[in-house]
Amino acid sequence: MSEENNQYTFENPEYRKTYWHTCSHVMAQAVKRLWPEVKLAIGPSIDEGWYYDMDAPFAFTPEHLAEIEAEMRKICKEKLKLERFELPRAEALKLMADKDEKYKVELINDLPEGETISFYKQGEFTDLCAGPHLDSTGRIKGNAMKLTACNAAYWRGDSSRETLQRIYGVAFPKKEELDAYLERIEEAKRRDHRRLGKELGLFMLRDEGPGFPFFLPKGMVLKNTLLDYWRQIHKRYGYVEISTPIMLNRQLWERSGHWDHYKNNMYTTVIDEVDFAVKPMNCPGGMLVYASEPHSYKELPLRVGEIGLVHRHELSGALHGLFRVRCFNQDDAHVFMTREQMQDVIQETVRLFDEVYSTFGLSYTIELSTMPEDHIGTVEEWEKNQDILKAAITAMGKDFVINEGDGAFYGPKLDFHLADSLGRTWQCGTIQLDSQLPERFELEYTGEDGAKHRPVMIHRVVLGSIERFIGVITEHFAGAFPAWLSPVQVKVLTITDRADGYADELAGKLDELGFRAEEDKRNEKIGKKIREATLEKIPYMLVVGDRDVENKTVSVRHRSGEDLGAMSLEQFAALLRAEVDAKAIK
RNA sequence: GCUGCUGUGGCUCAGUUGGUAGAGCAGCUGAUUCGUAAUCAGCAGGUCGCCGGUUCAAGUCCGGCCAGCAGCUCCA
Repeated sequence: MSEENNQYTFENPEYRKTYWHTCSHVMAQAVKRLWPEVKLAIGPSIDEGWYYDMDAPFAFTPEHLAEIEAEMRKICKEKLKLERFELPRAEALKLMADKDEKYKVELINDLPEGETISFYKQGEFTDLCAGPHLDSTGRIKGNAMKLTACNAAYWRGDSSRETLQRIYGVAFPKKEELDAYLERIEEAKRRDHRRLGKELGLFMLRDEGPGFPFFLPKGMVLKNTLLDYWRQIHKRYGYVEISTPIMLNRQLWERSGHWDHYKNNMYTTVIDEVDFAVKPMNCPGGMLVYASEPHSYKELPLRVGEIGLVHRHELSGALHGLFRVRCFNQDDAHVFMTREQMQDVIQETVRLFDEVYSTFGLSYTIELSTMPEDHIGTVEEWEKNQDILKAAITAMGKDFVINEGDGAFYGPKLDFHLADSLGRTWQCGTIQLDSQLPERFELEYTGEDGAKHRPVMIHRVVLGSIERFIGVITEHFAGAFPAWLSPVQVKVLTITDRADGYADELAGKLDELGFRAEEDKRNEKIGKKIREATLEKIPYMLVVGDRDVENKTVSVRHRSGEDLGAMSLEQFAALLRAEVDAKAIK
């Protein structure tokens, strides 16, 4: 490989993967040199770097990682050639069995008959691997490489099998790129919504209710503002809103299929000797509402929204701030329609999603999840529905990737993965096509022909979970919410107590104008008040002193540090009004 | 749930080889009235996650439980 040829740069994703994959071999070699008793499992490259799963008789610590890194640098300096060779199955098995690599033996045994079995050898180290690889360990820049973490992982991702240790690493062609990467990780930590949520007084979590978040006054303003927006846009798209009970009896859940397919995640109780379950999803309640009265084809598509409070028993280890909780609000909706309307409804829904996501400056990618092993309905039905989803988004010129076997048990779905300002992705929105529940609940509408027909439906959420979405935008905006969303939009800061009366007057007027304003009349220096309001990430500070009282002005400062100078309250209010109405991000 | 780690006043953290707890910020009180990122002083605040064990003595050692963190698995 020649360095001059630019196919060998990190710009080329194939080369990047090859580079990281070779790094994983170097890491495995280093570990085997240090602790020959460690057994190797698999070590692929990933989106950012690589990992290697290993079975060691002791737990790796950060100190071990430093030792491994040092050994890896030596291996890079040794400039070992990587040589590929192939073996027939029996010899391949013998080679790995002789080295007592039981996981490799299992891998070889699972390779389909006739598959080429290849190995890569560098110095004393040989690993089962399909490749490709760099030609020499000397290609790897030792000082631009870092082992970032060691953690547990199941052998073959199966929780019933051995727990292995996974060591993660990342490497770049230049030290500066590694530093930039590490800086990005630090920035993500600074933006962690758990930390910001506490600092900004948005929400809290307590031992008394693991996974059940408490919303604090400021978080509640944020949540309600978000919901106001949601209601407004859904009204425009022709939705009506309902609310269904959070607890319903067992019979209903058996009918919907949840009792059989989702029971592990449901909280159940007994009331008057009857089993009840707290709803993990809103659909069955929505079915009852639809079925409560006769419908005409003229009503379809019927768009029924519900901000539904659902509870799901998630594994304790899966809980994570607001991203993964046991109790959350879904901005749910069920759209009932005729088969002919399916494609239009899906496209209309995607347009609604586009509008919402762009409001927050979030881009997205779409995944199409297909039939899972545990499902209801026929394969034909599934395929037909999957094709409709595909056709709808393809016609809109949107790309998607297929997520095989990841659909809901009742139907295929389109998942919307949002990318935040740091490029991390979060699954929020989803559109799930369902012809099973209408069947199970025997939903009907009267057609033009006067006969009864079965409608089909979609389940869809835009924000996903209000809680998760708040977590996502908290990190996306680093806590500095756009003015329209900020729990506090303006803070009036007095310079001396001579401005107290004027400040009250200003705060009162702002309140009358419908803005969320606070005052800081403490006997503190203006520098301190500005510092604190800035840390609270309040969009606008109105500094008022003798001069402003005299001239009937406010001295406006933005949280970014920008000084907008003195102006009348009316001028400021017009400026803020425009920013709020435009839902501007600044 | 699994593997590893962590758990000290509201917050962020110190607490050496076990000898009965400290700092900064926040809070309260007082002084200061000072125009764009921290004014000064004083006061108060903790049965060191919970339960049990070892010991003359445990925040510090051991065990169990609870919660959190990093992953795995799962998912909105």
